[in-house]
Amino acid sequence: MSELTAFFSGEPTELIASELLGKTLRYQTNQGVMSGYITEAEAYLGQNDSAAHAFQGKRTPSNEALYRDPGTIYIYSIHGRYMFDIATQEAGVPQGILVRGLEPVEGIEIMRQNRPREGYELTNGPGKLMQALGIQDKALNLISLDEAPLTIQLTGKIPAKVGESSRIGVSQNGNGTLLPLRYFVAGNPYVSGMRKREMDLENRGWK
DNA sequence: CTCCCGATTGTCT
DNA sequence: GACAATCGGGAGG
Repeated sequence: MSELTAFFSGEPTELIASELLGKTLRYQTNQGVMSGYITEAEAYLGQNDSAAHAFQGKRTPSNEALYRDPGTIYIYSIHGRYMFDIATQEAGVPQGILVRGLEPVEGIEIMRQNRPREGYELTNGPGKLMQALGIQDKALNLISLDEAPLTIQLTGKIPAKVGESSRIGVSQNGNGTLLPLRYFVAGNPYVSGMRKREMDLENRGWK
């Protein structure tokens, strides 16, 4: 079992989601390398979670990746934007984590070409970070992070404080939808909806 | 092939 | 903080 496979299984998905904060997302393209620290993530807990795509065991060609091995990339689109998820837990257990924020480290100029916005507007949202990376299709869907040009390195930063909240865009009436399954680096500007006065512009929420 | 709609974003108040 | 735009894709016939 690879290091990533082990990381994305073996403990509850919500714990994995919080531990994902500060890890490095890295994407190798023919434009160059882009990377950044994950600042925000949400856990989706499969068949018992009414907000999850696999609620009640729903399984279709589009959400197939959730049922695959831990570390499988799950890309889907909504509102005409692309989202990046990672399957967690052993094959057959359709849980996953949605990556919602990224603090750019390498390849910022490439990102700005893909998405011409200034500062934290570049990657402070799930659709925004995908646009910045230049991922506008599902070519990487169903591929393992171990084999894709898009991968995660288990090195990076440690959050000084992890914030929690209910998940964004999830209607608040259903099984599990009230749970605080969204995790973010408190004070980091590259977190969706972070208010200006709550931003820690000096350390950006890292230790 | 049609009908439907959302794990969003940006813009305006 | 509210709301409309928008669009691809997915589910089902």
